[in-house]
Amino acid sequence: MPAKIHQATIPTQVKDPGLVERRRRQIADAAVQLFIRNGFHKTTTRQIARAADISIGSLYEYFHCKEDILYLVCEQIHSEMEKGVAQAMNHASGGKEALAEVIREYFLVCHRMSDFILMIYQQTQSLPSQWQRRVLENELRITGLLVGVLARLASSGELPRLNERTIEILAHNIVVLGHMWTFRRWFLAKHYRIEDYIRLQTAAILRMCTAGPEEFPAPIDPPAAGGGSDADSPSEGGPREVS
Amino acid sequence: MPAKIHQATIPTQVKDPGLVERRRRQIADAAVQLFIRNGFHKTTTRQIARAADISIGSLYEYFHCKEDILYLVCEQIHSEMEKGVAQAMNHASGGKEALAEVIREYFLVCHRMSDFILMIYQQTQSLPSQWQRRVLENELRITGLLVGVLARLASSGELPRLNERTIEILAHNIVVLGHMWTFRRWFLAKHYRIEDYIRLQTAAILRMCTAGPEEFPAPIDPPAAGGGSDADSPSEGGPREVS
DNA sequence: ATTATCTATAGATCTATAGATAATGC
DNA sequence: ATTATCTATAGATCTATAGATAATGC
Repeated sequence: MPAKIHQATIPTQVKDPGLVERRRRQIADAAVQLFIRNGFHKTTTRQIARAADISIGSLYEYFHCKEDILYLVCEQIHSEMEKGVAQAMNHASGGKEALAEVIREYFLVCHRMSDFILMIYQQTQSLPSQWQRRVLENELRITGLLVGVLARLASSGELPRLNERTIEILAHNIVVLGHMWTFRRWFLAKHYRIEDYIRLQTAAILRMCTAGPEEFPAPIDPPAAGGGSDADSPSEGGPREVS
Repeated sequence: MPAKIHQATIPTQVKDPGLVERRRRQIADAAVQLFIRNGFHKTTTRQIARAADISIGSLYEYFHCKEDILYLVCEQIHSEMEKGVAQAMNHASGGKEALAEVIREYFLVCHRMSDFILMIYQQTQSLPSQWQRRVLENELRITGLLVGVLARLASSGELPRLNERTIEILAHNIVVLGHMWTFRRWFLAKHYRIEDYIRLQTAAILRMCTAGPEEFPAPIDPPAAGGGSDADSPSEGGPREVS
């Protein structure tokens, strides 16, 4: 529960932890709707308080500043996303269609969370940079789940042998093509139903992951990046620091 | 020159059109840097005026309001993008490698315009909705260039026969995977050089567009939508309006 | 005279807190 | 007595404009 863990890190004047969690959720639930509709900056703390049905004074007992609210909102969204994606991976019943099913379930999560995902794209930049980093880590963790799926399928032979960097990029691609439904929705939803979108994208992604073996030349990469292994874990040959 | 066309639509008190264009560019150039660094809402009109080296009073002779500045900035970015993408398509020397070259050139444009593209993703929502729509149209126009490329290659036999909806989705995918370099740069640039990224993504995209023929089942779609071919072209069974 | 630019500020917010009040538990 | 909540507002902005000044062209 990353959201819970973080709860502790936002300071509060209120002693009762259960109350703190309840009120914070109440506030966050009200805030996220306003952020989605009007954006973070055009939403005032008073509006949030009113929508959450508490006074502005009380609000500030539970959050130190407006940005704290946005951060908790982001944490809750990512927590929900991660739950959904993890479930998607269980639903997938293995076998030849495993990847197709994972994609389908993942895209349905994106569809369901559409407004929230879009909000994260738009508002993350309004967070203090320290929290921006945490939100991005969440994003990466979710991508990691997809990396896991692809790696498993590749090693079990249900996908061609893919080198690690290819797997990583493909996972990012799948994640982002799911997000695309949220941030190009103004166009896509006019012309496609979600089921159409999933069908077309599943076909495209499967091709992207499963073309004939000659399409995946032996790993050209590992130029063994000479020693330094930092927290950033260049766990393979390839990764390279760029300022 | 969409930017120029629009120039006319932003009202101004100043008579000399040449001066208007010069000053507006001067202001927009200063503003975009601030928007990239601090976001639209955290940037004040005074900061913009100072950075553009004019007084706050003068600034408001050239723009009716702060949002106008953001809009002009967006127009200029998209105009530059479109120019770059159009060039990318000329560079591509036809033949078997044509698509790979287009992708490469397009991705290099994304790399060069990285900060600007990201800014559009983050700040479009701050525009009045009428101008939001125009920015999204620009986005669609650029995607349309890619649709054109794919359609040409598919009909000339350099790509398999793809039905229209598949082409459309593939074009969106290419556009968005270029953008991905900008909005996941915080991760990607730590582990990949742009050349690595282009190489991996080109391979993935080519697979996505060119898998064996059995991967593109005969157009399930064309239930011959009774002649009518509109701009929105629900040319097949599927598309459907969603509020 | 007309056009462009500047300074100074009105007017309208908005965040965050101080200090008063109500509710709870001993 | 302690904890939670509220009202009222200090203090700090920020956008956009009014009215004064400088520059330009006839």
